[in-house]
Amino acid sequence: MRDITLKQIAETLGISITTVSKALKNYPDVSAKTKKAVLDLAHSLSYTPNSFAVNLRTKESRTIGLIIPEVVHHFFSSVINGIIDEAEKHGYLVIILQSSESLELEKKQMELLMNKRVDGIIMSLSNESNDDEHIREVMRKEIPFVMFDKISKLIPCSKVIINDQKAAFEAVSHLIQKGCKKIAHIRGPVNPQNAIDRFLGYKKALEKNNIPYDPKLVYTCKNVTFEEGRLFAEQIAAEHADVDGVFVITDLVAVGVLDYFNEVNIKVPQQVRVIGFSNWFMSQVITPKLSTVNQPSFEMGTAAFRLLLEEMNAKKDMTSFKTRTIELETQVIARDSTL
Amino acid sequence: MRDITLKQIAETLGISITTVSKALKNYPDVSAKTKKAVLDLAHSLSYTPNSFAVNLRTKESRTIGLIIPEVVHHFFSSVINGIIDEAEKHGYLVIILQSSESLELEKKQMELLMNKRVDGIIMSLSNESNDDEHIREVMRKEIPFVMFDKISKLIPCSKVIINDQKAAFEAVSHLIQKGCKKIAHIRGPVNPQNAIDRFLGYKKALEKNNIPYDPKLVYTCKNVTFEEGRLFAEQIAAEHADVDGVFVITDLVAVGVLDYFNEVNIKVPQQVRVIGFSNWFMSQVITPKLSTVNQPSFEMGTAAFRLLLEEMNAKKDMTSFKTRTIELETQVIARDSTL
DNA sequence: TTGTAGGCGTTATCAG
DNA sequence: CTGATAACGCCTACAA
Repeated sequence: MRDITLKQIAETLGISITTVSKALKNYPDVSAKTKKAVLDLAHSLSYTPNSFAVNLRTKESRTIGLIIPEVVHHFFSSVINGIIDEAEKHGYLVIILQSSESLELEKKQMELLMNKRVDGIIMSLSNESNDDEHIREVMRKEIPFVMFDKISKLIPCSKVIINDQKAAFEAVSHLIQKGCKKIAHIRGPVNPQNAIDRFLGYKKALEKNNIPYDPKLVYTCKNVTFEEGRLFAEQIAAEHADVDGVFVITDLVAVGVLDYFNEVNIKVPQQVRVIGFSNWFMSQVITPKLSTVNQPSFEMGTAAFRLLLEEMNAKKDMTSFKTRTIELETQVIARDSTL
Repeated sequence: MRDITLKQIAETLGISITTVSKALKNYPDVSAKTKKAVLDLAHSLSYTPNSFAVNLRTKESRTIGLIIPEVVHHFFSSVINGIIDEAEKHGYLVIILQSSESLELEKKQMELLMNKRVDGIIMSLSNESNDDEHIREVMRKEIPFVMFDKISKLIPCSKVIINDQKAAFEAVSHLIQKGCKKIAHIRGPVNPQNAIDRFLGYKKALEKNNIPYDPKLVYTCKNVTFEEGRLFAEQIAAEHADVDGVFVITDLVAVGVLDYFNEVNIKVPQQVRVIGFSNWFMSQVITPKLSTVNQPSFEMGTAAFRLLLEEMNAKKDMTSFKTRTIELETQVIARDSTL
């Protein structure tokens, strides 16, 4: 059975394609009678417009692209959830691509999406990204574009972020309030803005509380993994046994830290307090329950899509559009690891 | 700057659109000279074919749809990862939709994908799905279609599964080997085939070991959540204090069980052993580390895409295609919760 | 109120 | 080897 087309409907009804098209799109200049006939037939044949043809005519696909570092990741999958949900509400579908934290792949994925002619792109930079050229290309082509989480400050596009510096400041202040005097930081890779900002927040909190900043207490993740957490925990225990607080770039790594401390029987929070970042589900079920900073991931997704939608609509209507940055709130969540 | 088209290239070169098209597609019947000229110009203008037009002509979009119950889910996000990766290798993009375990949404999502005219669809049924009509519709339209994990035995399509009954049998046998005599089962909802099969595997293992089956020891999840795990653990402790083993439908719920047992100081594995299913990352970092059944999620994704690709290719070439079912291996992973 | 005609950009057929 | 022509299915001025 071939697909139903306007032409077939027109022929069986003995009218023109134009009229059928108009009737289906509820144009005012179709008689009630023919309109009904068309709608009835279309319905009984379960006609659906050929989206390929519609795309070609209207030059839009009602599809957006999303590029993220990893899908198997509590934070990112929650953002995906938000984006897909919001997109669907507005009649958009979402194509997802992973950069796997590689700049090269990220560029390739952008190209795939542009060739696919998606109506817009949402992305979070890979950790490797220190080069803007591929993104500037998107801007040049005037493809609606929104960044979230790991952004580039230099790109003039809409963004959805949290105040990483402030959030980190609050996390470290929390440790200090609980009595920590010597606080290590396991930070993220060198490139991402949010790793930099969290590091700065850490420094500021120390400063504010007259705790000397010691660069030796800062450990830099390369891959941001559970294993790195274990490794750095081991180093901290070996090199700085008197560290009594650790602020970790993200929960996954913090869980690695806890895992190592548990293994060698270093008591958390008695000997050392640990706080993570992002509030992964896992954090509330491990022992001890991990304190962390809550980051509204689902809302980041919905906000990112809404910003993109504004821009896509502005483009369609040829109205002007000013980029915006939405900053979402975070909260320190105190649990057993910082009691 | 408007998009480059074949027409523009043809005009600037003073040749016909046809020739340009052929040159770009490496047809044999174009002179080396013109071919070079075309390729050079196309490249310098960074021409990319308009995929909308290509779609319309070729009637394929090189896009597939994926419907899963939830994105924020360790197992499903790993499958997504496998599918996206494999699809990309073969030049396909993936649109992801969530059914949120609702039959109604699942139907809607199928329709969205069919209207979008994706080249194929991969899906895992929602827990609510007890009705096949929307899926038969896909089959009727001869849209390449593959199911994985939560499948319907009645639908004649390609499938990627594990042997849930056997895997559950092995998990429960493991508990028995470790000395459990009275084993409870927290099972999945009533509809999904895999919940049924795991339950059957549980029963068989009891039978084989001459342990009487007691339906009172079977608890049925509705939403398959952490909270349900806690709740059923509480019920088990209250109603059947002598239960010494629990086989749980999936790790997330099993973690809830452990959380409750930890809270009320019921010792795992000394008083009661617990084994989960699916090998979520979380399972290896909680206390005690959770024994479970490993399920090759990434491979399920790649296998599912490959099956779909076979079917899509067969459809294109009009060659016959016979559906296949791929069964992947599972392994019991013994950890501290069943020591 | 209805229909004609042209075009979106590409591909395929067939004639020169 | 090259090109004219006709689709693919839909939309939309513009006529009638």
